[in-house]
Amino acid sequence: MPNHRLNYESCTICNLAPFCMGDEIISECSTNGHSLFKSKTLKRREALYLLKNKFQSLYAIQKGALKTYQAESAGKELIRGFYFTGEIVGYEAIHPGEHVFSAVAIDDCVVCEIPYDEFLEMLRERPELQKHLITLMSQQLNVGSYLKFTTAEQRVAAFLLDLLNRLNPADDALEFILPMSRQDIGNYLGLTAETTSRVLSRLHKNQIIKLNRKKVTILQMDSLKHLADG
Amino acid sequence: MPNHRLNYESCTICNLAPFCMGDEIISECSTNGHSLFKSKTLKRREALYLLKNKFQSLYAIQKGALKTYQAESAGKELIRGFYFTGEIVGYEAIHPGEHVFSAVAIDDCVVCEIPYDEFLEMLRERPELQKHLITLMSQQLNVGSYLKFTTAEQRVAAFLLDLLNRLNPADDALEFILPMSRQDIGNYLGLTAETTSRVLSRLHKNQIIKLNRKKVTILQMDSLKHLADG
DNA sequence: CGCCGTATTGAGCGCTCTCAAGCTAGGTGG
DNA sequence: CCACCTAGCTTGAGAGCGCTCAATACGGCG
Repeated sequence: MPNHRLNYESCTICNLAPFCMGDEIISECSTNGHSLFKSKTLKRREALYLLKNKFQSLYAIQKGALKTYQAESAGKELIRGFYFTGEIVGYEAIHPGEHVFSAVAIDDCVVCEIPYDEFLEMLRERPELQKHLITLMSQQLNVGSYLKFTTAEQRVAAFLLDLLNRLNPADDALEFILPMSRQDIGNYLGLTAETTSRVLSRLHKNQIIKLNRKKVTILQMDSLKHLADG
Repeated sequence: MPNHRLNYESCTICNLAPFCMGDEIISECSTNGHSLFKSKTLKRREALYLLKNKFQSLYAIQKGALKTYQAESAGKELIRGFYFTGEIVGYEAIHPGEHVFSAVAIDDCVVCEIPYDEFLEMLRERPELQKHLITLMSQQLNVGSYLKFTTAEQRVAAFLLDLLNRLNPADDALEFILPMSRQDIGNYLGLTAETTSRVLSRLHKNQIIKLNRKKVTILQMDSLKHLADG
């Protein structure tokens, strides 16, 4: 059972907050110490759902990070997305009715389970929220795939810039921790782990970033943006 | 002003038909010869909307085909999607409120303009339709990018299979016309026009497809699926 | 017929992959 | 405390695929 502070802090940046936090619900949430929906904790590598599982719920991430992936032919996995605190995972399963990806924690996680039936019920009761949902889903359509870039350097540079935005949403710090492995990054960007590592090393050697294992500091923002643009 | 038959036929396969065709609206549509919304005709190469245009409407394609693209650095364009008869274009602009792609006709087209404000109004009046919309948008999230494939052959094979599905939805024919140029295919798949042409020629030489300019016939469906899987 | 846009085909280069060998940090047990 | 182990990361050398640049072929249309 998550404590009050945790819920309150994560709920304030949750993309679905307008659904939970309106009216009297916010007071309920903040007085009794748990959100409208049930929380779940996941340890690193633990699965939230698996391919072909029946779709029943969306999940809002209160803490931690997840990846979604599809199994590829040669035991490899094609990573379809990373999801961080405040973001929603599961939209893509609404249509097929079963999960088309698997989702596993890349960190210890706390997620908020939102049963889809109840969610639709809430939409019926509070139709002013449907515009918000449509907006959220439209937003999902724009999360660009980095595969559109042709060179490894472009992909990695654009990926780092995206991470900076999503991991430090309110802050203007230029430092963040890569929650995922080089292999995961490679599988997401359509590169091998070796190429990913080589590009990161080159960016470090060229003083564009500072790299210490999983800690990244952006030293030359303009150069990085320039590399991402091509 | 489009004629009765055109509207009726295209409306029956339109993904938004549940919005127009229910109740008395269907009779209105089929008696007076035009749909609930305004039709627009576009000639080949004509733009439906341009990058940064204010987002005002979704468009259902009654006839023809369009592509959406973003301008790239070196005068190249990155094609983000092709859209065919019965499909909806424009969802991705809902969130930003302005168009993030440009959309142009690759064929002579007829589209049905659906002003977004009126669309939301319809959703308010007929809330049973909102589940349908959410489903449609979820479906969009799953239209796989072919860039996830690593080799040119995989991408082209998967692209041909997708086109077969979308251009012959009800039919089991194995023949279709490529509405777009080799350059467009290449820009969509992250390849050059030369590589696209080479792969198509190789598939033809290996008797997997029959290729005559823009006409494609799939000769060995299993082999093609096998190539797409990798 | 001649023009022009599109498609095909060829030759050589460069980037990324493959395969392989160290390296580092963190954990375990003696 | 240290030796050892393991997973993840880094770095290197060679090969293959797709890109670049270029020439040629084809078709539609005035």
